[in-house]
Amino acid sequence: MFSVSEEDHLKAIFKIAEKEKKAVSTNSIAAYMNTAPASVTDMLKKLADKELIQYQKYKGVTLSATGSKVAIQLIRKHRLWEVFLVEKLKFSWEEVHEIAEQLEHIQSEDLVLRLEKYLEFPKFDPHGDPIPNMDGKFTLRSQWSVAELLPGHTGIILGVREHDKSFLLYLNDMKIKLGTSIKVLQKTAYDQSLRILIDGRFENLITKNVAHQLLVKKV
Amino acid sequence: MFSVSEEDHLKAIFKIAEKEKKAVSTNSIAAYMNTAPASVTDMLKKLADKELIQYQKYKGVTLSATGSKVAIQLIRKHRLWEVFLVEKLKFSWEEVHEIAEQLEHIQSEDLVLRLEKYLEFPKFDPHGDPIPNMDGKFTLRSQWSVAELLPGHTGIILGVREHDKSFLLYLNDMKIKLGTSIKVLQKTAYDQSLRILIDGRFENLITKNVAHQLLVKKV
DNA sequence: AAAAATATTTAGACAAATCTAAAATTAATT
DNA sequence: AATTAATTTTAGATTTGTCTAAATATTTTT
Ligand SMILES: [Mn+2]
Ligand SMILES: [Mn+2]
Ligand SMILES: [Mn+2]
Ligand SMILES: [Mn+2]
Repeated sequence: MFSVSEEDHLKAIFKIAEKEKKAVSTNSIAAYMNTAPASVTDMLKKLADKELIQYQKYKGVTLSATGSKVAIQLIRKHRLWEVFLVEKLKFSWEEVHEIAEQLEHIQSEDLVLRLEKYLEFPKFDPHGDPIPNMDGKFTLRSQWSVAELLPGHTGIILGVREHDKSFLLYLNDMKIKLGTSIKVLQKTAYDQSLRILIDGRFENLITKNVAHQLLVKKV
Repeated sequence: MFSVSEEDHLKAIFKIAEKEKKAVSTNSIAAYMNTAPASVTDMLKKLADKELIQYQKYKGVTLSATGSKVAIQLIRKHRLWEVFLVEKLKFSWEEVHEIAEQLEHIQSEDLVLRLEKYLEFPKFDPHGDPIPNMDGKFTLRSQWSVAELLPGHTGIILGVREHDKSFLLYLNDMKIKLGTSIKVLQKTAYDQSLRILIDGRFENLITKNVAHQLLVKKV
């Protein structure tokens, strides 16, 4: 139906639009995709012709209903494959993104449905990101970042905002993974770094930024 | 490393060479791949430049050691994914080829190894074709076609030569699958069609050609 | 061994996806 | 409101993989 590049562009637009409510700029897409802005412009014209986006020269783009659907289905496939790689093939959470980046483009409706069933309809991926259902609906849940927890309070890790491999490896070193409990012992007034207790066993110091990337449910 | 098209051409050459011992012709590749002979010639030049094949104009091609390795690894991945699709996702054997045709191109050495382990090192795919191991070695076993069985003798289905979807659906209708027992009741002298007994329960008439496609071990 | 048929390659074209450099537009700063 | 800076688009190329039509080589038939 759509090429790998078309799908990847739609996904990029969707993900950028998720964070900033306004129309998505050419440069932001180029930065996200690691390509030249001129290449993005070419692709935007094509996507606009196919009515997957609304596009006005110099004004940025927004996804059409169809474009949004394609992007969400791609994200759905990506996250289901990540669950497969971690749950079944025992990959670690920092290893799966690149492989899922390829697997998400495999074309077969039936495959996605059977995979989802086989995985017992997971609602979140190995990074804690919600997996849209067949109709594109995401499961919502209330979550806070560790930066928002008050000293003395505890949270259980639900997910991470940052997906960078080096960040995930850093968390591995600290024995932080999904389900880990994090108790905030102390916040430094100066730079908001935090002393935390990990699973009631290991104490560690993390920066404000790291705390911001860690998503928890309060307990 | 290599493009999807390069990989598919190498696989085509390997499969054609398997049947006929001589150098593989441009036209046979074009027929196998459903492309124009001129397109094949272009690709052959590229594969020869990369030293994946030996190629002399008008004389056909043979795979180099490297080319052969790439082809075999592709076949390995294809067949492992087919096992996954049938064993884990419960696809039927006639549904998996097209999907595996895509999955075989996913790039990750680790993925193949983990998949193979997860599937518990299968030696044959859902059509009874051998799965090469990491080093490219195929498991051999003695097998006969049903056409070679004498009346009164019985075989257990090990695989099929023909992979066409309509052929596999025809076998489904006759309740023939891997492991099914086939007893030859009678051979017609005129056209060598056979009356067979399937799993000791169903009698059916099959043509000489169909019998030739069915591979069994003698019991 | 010619002639005819078949197979293969070359020539020239095209679509997709990318790039760099230059031009045009929009946004920010003085 | 000018000027400057930043963003975006256009123009023109390049690579990859494909095609058709014509030319060439090989094989088969007479
Ligand atoms: Mn992708
Ligand atoms: Mn993820
Ligand atoms: Mn393929
Ligand atoms: Mn198979």
